[in-house]
Amino acid sequence: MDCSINKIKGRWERRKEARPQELLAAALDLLVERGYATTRLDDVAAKAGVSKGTLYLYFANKEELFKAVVREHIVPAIGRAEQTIEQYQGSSRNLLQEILLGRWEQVGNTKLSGIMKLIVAESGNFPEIAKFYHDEVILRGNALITKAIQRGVESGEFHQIDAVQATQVIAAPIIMLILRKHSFDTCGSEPISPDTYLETFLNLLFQGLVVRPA
Amino acid sequence: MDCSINKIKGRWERRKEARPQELLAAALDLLVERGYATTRLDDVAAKAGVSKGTLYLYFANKEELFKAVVREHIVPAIGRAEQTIEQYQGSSRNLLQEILLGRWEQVGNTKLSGIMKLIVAESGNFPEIAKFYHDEVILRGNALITKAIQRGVESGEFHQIDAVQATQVIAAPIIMLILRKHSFDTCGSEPISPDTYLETFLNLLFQGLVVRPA
Amino acid sequence: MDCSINKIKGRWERRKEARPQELLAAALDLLVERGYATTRLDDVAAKAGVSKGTLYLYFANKEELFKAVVREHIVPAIGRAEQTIEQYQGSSRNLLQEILLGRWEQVGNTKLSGIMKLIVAESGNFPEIAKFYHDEVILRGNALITKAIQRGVESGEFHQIDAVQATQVIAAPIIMLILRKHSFDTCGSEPISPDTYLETFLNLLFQGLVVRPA
Amino acid sequence: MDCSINKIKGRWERRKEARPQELLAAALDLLVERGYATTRLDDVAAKAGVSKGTLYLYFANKEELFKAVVREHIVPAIGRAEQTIEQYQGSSRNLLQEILLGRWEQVGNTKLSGIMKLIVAESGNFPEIAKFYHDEVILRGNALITKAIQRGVESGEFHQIDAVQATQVIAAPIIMLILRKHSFDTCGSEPISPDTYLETFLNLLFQGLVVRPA
DNA sequence: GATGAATGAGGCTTCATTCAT
DNA sequence: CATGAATGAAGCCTCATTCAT
Repeated sequence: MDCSINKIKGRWERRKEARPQELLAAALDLLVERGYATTRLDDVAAKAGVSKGTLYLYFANKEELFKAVVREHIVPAIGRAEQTIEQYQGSSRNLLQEILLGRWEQVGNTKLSGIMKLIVAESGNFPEIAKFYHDEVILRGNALITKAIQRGVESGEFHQIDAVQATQVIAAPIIMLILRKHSFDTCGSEPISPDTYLETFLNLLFQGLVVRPA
Repeated sequence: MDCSINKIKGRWERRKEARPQELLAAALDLLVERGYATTRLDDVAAKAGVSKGTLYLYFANKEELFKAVVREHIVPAIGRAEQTIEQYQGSSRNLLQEILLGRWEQVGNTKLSGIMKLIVAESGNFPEIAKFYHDEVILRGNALITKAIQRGVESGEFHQIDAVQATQVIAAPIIMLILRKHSFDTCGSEPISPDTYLETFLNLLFQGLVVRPA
Repeated sequence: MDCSINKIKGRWERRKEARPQELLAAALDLLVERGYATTRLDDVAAKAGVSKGTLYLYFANKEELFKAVVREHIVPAIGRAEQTIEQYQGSSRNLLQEILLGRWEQVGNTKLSGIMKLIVAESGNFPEIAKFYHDEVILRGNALITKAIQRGVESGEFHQIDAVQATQVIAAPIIMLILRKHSFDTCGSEPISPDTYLETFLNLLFQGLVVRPA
Repeated sequence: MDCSINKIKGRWERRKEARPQELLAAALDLLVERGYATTRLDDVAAKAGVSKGTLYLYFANKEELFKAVVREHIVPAIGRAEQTIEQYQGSSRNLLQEILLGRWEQVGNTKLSGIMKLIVAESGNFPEIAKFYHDEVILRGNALITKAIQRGVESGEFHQIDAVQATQVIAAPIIMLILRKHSFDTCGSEPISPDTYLETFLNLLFQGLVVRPA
């Protein structure tokens, strides 16, 4: 609205409040698309509509910008779904299904999915960031799944199974679905339908592949 | 055999023939560890024990080296297991299990696992490579899984299920296990045991989570 | 006097009038400590308690600020002692001693000592400033010494000697004492006592080193 | 000679041996003339006849280049004159004169004089370098002077005087003569004659200013 | 007057690539 | 074939300077 007015008026607009968010958004897009090393700060600034120097008013350097991007998108994701499980009344199967589909919606369909690819790609160069992500997102997210499984095991609804180990396995198809978006889907391979994929996944998860298990 | 020839010519001659392989091996290690952009050709050459100039005698530039590394490790992986399925006599469950465990052994435990991480990380910058990998490794690998599923479905051993969709889901835990090695395992998170993971995975896969599926 | 006026206007008004002085004082400190190029205008403004923009209300640019700092501290130093010599009644030895000790007190112990270091350091980049300092401070200061020497030579108190040449030599230990403060004293070397140094200097100056000069 | 041939032949000449010295020489000139911050590495490289990148083959960064310049010129200066004093047979006056004139010739007339100005100018930014210079050049140089004075005092040739304190004073005129070359002499003030200056200095030093000291 | 967000030229540094030896 | 010195484009970062508020 008045953005246009501001832009007409002078060389730049004063937007101290909005700047960091704009820069982080621009940075996220480019980082996910090109990776850390290939993303030039010039381009980030340009995409955010500011000059190179402006970036340094808000972020000390490239690494800090990167970390800020990750943090910015991780923090709000934490604890968003943690209370669901506590009050859930239905079957464990439905609870687990809820959690898994929720994760796809809260991660896979948001910018956070891009963070995930970033982390995988740059874990070698930014181990602290990877650890932070692992602890705050992966572990806490997995804990939800583990609890739901345990609930089902205890109620006799699920097979006796090591809930922690099962969590790793069960989380994998969701994570892969997320990663696909930023790797193979973008480069020629025909994209798969998340809905069909998720349906197949849940079917397999609950009933297994074999008709009459030995 | 040509050992004798080599011995006559001396160790320098033997090395000469091995140069490209040594360079590719050095490059793979560094690329996996640091990523494409962060890997310096100086270091590759040094690790291979040659000068930087020598590298250019075998590879036109950094990109070609990268592609060669990927191709070098992809090509032999292709077709290694493709005949297994044709002649298999046992149950479809055992066949599928064979294929999945085989994939872990042929990919996850080898250098090829590093390639996978590379592809994910650099898919944005090298779409052709990613596509190549997708088509030649993922798709062909998945085709094996699909065939095994279909075999089981047709024989009535498995539930009626879309084999192609199921393949995506079933392949995911294996791929994630592979990716973990190069992302979270390396940076503080306690590594998981592949054996236990795979056992849990196969249990879940075949019998599902729910005791009496609805 | 104008204190009352200031009080009516409030402390902000008082500060407003003092701004340039505060900026110059801040600039002097930082320039002496860090040198011209290393001193950032941000820091000068911050140290003076104003914004960077304010600095430009009083000084056209960094170079002008630098020149103002130098001028500000040079001008009052000029002519401060020039009348001493005219009316002096005592011996030439005492007069010269007075002048030399006075120079140390008026220069060495004040901020002006920092200017000297600045000039030496930046003479290559600001020749006009160096020349200005040389002409207005060094030359005029030396003229006093020269006159005192000449007075002593004419009165027979001092040896026949070229007073101009002698001035250069005699001024040197004082200048070195000043420069030390900002170079070696600040970095690990144990600082010397100015008083002892000056006493030794005057002893040597007047009686020389040799017991019975040839 | 074959330099010209080399330059005609190709883009560059291979001079691994000579490069560092050429770069150090170029750097010294520019550093003395412009100071540390104002000296651009581009210019150093250009002055040495190489490209910017070549500089980094020999010096890790600007600071290391600076330190190398200083070290390169300090080390050979150390100990050059230290044996003179041991074997000297003549009068202490002549010995001291020898040392002082020798210092002018070994420092003032060489590139080392530029180093001295650099140290003074950059002592604040490179305290370690300043300390190194102080310890290895100033202190050791002064020790020679102190010994000579002590020799004269003990032999009754010189007045009873604190030799260490006297050293500081006596060294000052020589150092100032050296510093002048790079500050006031270069910027408009008429240069003084070192010979006349030194003669006046020695006269004053030995016989003092006063005809009949009190 | 005062502010401080924004700018952008310029310097340091890296590293893929070249080529005389 | 092999070398490694040399190159130079390109990216990160700093900071003097500007100007809308």
